[in-house]
Amino acid sequence: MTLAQQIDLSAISDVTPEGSDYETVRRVIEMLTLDYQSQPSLETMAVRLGQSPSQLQKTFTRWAGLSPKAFLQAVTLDHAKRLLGREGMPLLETSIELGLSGPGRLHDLFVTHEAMSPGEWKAKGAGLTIRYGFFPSPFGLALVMATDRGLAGLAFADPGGEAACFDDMAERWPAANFVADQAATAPYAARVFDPAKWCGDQPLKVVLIGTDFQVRVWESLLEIPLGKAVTYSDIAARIGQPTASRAVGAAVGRNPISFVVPCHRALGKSGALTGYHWGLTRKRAMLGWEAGKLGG
DNA sequence: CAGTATGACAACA
DNA sequence: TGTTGTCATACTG
Repeated sequence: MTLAQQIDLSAISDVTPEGSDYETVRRVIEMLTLDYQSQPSLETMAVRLGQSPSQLQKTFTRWAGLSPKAFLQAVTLDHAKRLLGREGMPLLETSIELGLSGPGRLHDLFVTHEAMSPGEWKAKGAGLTIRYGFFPSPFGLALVMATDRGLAGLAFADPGGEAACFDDMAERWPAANFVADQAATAPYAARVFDPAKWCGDQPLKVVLIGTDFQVRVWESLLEIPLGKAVTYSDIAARIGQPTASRAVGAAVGRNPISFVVPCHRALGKSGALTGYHWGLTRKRAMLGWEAGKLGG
């Protein structure tokens, strides 16, 4: 059975305005960052997209809560360095000491997490049933995967890339049993992408499936608050292996629950956005979108 | 063993 | 100042 047969793509519509906006927004961000030197005007970009400038402005603002110009401001190197916080590595330390996290309060979502036992990980997901579904999101089509213990995977597909996206995720747990199930996964999608539903009554349960080292890195990521960022070496220090920044990068890159585990808030020491599994443009989009949600 | 979403440093323009 | 290349490093599959 092919993926297209498993998934009823026709059942997916861009029901949220933000969901249908992303493709436009993505191209704007691409233009802005590709020729950041020439700084294309709103009008120039609108022409290239075949829209009117005012229409484009409206679309972008609805999506980000920020005008394109303000958005660009929010993802500059300069701003990124501010997100990184001042001296040394206080960010990860303080967020814990303030009682913001601990086992209950992690991330901006009310997240509780559990890790798979080493045995379960070694089995490559054997005996595990993973339900999945595709949903529109502010960052394009999102693939949600969940076990009965909680959210296990979140990925993004470019238009037409649904199958590749699914494969990318599925091969992480090759022995698992995958079941298409829009109904079971929909609540996760609804919750995760609506900031109004964050910090809610019920904690969002996530299941971290990975090696010991990876899980430790992902737990560190969960402690980064909204609107903040850390460097790969910060994380390395945090898990007690200050020289393992590069290995941290590799582990961050394998994060299966993107966005929820905020891997987009890991930056290079210079503040540069160094990489993102689902595309640098999307990482930029997430950081700018969050800047908009911050009240800016 | 090879690959990596790093980081530090040197050598440029 | 900003960009580019090189190299050491630690952990994964």
